[in-house]
Amino acid sequence: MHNLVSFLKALSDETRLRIIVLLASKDHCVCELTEILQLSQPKVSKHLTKLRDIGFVKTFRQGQYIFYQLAVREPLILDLLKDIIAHMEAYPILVNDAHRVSQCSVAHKEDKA
Amino acid sequence: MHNLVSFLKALSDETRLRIIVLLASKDHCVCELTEILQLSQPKVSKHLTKLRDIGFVKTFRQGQYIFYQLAVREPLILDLLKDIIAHMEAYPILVNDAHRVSQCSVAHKEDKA
DNA sequence: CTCCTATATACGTATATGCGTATATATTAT
DNA sequence: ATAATATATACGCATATACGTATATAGGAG
Repeated sequence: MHNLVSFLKALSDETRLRIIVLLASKDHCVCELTEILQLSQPKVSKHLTKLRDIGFVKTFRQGQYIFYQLAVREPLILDLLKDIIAHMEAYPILVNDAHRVSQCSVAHKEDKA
Repeated sequence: MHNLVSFLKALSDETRLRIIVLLASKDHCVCELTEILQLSQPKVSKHLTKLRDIGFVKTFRQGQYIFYQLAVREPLILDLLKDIIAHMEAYPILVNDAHRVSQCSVAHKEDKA
């Protein structure tokens, strides 16, 4: 129950909700998220730290970048995420974020195809 | 988006989550909720006021009692509620609350069958 | 009208949250 | 080693949240 409440609290902030929706499609590093969300780097970083503290995401390093990845296992939370994605079109901010993913200027090594 | 975040915030408190799950089955008055949840009356009342302020529930009077009723319309939130109910067994507190509903001692007029 | 019950609210307080600015840390590039 | 970039964190501040206790309000019962 405590976990459930923590996860719901994590979802109940616009910045974190946007981050979580982005991470639901693919892992992102901090600077990508900062660019996509158009928010200050410390702001993004602090929300990511909060998400990691409660176990909602985990991180791995790839070169100079720290990637964040969803790490939720609670079946209920996974279902809630599915619903949010399924209803995304109803929330323009989330749709815009998704569009900005493809325009993101961050170039990682493996992107130099 | 603002509504979505408000509703998620409403769900992200244990007391309110318990209330909402109870109201998802049927309308309840404040004293029933107080007894079922085993919490102080002002505490329950304040959370209910908060839920009403954001439009998550609405109220109607029946004799001396004020009944609270779910009032959410957002399709996403309705789906989230369905999922929470569907996964209820994973959260003993919610299951216990549901059990206590049947033992609730509050007698309304129409209960005198 | 008076009493009782149901509900809401006010007040004080402790804690949490979110944010901006500045700075620290770590890794890569030169 | 130095510079540049990516990320995290510290600090201060303003606001929000949750709670307990006490009290106010409103309707029903006598």
